[in-house]
Amino acid sequence: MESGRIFFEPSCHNNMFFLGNGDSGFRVGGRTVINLEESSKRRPFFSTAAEELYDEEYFDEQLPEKKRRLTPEQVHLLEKSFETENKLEPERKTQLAKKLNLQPRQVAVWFQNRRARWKTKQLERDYDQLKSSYDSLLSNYDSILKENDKLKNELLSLNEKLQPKETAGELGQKSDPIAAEAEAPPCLQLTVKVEDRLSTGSDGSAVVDDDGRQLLDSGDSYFPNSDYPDCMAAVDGINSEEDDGSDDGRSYFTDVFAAAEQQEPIGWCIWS
DNA sequence: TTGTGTTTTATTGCCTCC
DNA sequence: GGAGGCAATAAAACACAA
Repeated sequence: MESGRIFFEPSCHNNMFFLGNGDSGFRVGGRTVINLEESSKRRPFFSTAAEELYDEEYFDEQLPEKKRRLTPEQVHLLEKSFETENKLEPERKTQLAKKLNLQPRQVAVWFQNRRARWKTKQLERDYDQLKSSYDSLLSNYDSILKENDKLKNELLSLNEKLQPKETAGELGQKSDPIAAEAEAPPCLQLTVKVEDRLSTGSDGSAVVDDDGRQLLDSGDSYFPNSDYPDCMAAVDGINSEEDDGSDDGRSYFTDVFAAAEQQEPIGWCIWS
């Protein structure tokens, strides 16, 4: 640390100070330390015409800065920049800061917060999409189950007609859903298992992968690929876009079910 | 006007990568 | 070890109903 200068460490928001035009603040152990000489003569990050007089007054008195919002123009430009690339390399940060008359640190913070907002929205969308896919699969499964029951009953009555004196008890046993389930061919058992897995959420809750790494940058799904190998195909038309249209179309969860739904049913079959 | 909920800006501490 | 990323959080600014 340079000697002969007073440094401020803004430990709370009541003691906010301005950074210089460059990155005059620096971080020590995760904290930003700011040169007072620089901070005391800085203009506000921005000010509206209405605020101008107020700004002048309290700047002269070097009152602690208040938090203020970026102008719509600044936000617009930042959004556009975020749209092209949601990570901010140092050069672009400096350029943007100059262009917007902001501190590089502010630009960096804005991108950071913007990424966080994007991620939140993305998770919401992914959840909605998973839920609707699950609901759709579930109703599909239910209707197939009903259809299966209906066909079984049909078969039963046909058998009875063919062999009126044959032991109705034997066939009756088979119409027992639990017994039938146990005797179900592997193809149907598999479908039951699939649904079970999806509904427990123990495997599918992987919002974060095993080592807790963020997957924002890679565009990978948080869904464990090994668990759902058939469900990981990229699906066109997933709207990963945030309301403002600044998204890059990547999803935290690949649309697990959309792909599955497009495939042939997993060996649906009727047995007697 | 005021209470309350939401959004935005910024800080802090920890973690990973080089 | 420094730089930069993220999660968690604080607090100001804003929106809005009562």
